[in-house]
Amino acid sequence: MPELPEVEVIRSKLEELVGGKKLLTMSVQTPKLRYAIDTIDLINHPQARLNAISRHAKYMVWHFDHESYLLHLGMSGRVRICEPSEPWEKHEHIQWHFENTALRLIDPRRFGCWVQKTAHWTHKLEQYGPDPLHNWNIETWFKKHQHNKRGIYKILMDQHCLSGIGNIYAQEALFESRIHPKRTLNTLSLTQLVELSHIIQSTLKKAITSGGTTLNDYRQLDGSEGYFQVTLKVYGKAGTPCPACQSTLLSEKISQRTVAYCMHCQGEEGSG
DNA sequence: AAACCTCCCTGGGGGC
DNA sequence: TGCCCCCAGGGAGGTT
Repeated sequence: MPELPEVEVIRSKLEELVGGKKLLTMSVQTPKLRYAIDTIDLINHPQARLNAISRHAKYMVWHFDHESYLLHLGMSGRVRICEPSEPWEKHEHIQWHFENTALRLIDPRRFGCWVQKTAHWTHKLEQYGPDPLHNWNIETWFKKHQHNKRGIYKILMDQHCLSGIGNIYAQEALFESRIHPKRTLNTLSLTQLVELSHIIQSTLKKAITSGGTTLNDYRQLDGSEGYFQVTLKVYGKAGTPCPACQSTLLSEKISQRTVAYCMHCQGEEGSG
């Protein structure tokens, strides 16, 4: 399930591969994923050049000459290199045929999307919080959210508060920081928050250099798995011993998400 | 306004 | 074997 690190790994590989290349054709096999798939206007703008690919939260932004498109991988999306004439396989939805290579989007659970970056989408993305690796000033951020009554887990998961964190990295970072998922910001000291922010940043960076986390569907462009999963400490591990203190890891539903944590290491909700 | 709930979709796993 | 149900996940959009 692609979160910030997985999207970043794919983005940089894609940019290396097709950045600066012309798009010859685009084929759509499935009319709609989360939203209707937008096709690039190659009739009025033939051979549109892909100038760059950037990332905004968990979205990739493909910057063509005349317009930009957003690619979101949802929870099971991935991109693979293919031969342009290969028959479509199950769960393949889009093919981009560039001058030097062809790419396909595979997304079994169809939570992803490919849409033109209209004013509507630009506005949506502007509402998002800072990127943990780029423009996250923890003091400003704390001042802005200190009266938020929700627990820290929900805040980290809310893209309007902070961009790019999903269920895996939220749980891992809170465990490393020894903070209970339901602690509110006003019970945490600035020192604790600074430490949390550093742990989030180092966890994300480590995951990027490891090629991302592979659970079920995530693969790098060449089909190889990321290998950050070997270092996961609590995600999906409820019922097994805590790697730090050996007490049994618990799990709880927060916002309809299963969150694993250690009662002993991460303490009580609201305790300091 | 902030916080919560619902829905989209499919594969995999457990129970019967 | 096969059927059914539940679960996983992000985020838009609706409701309280």
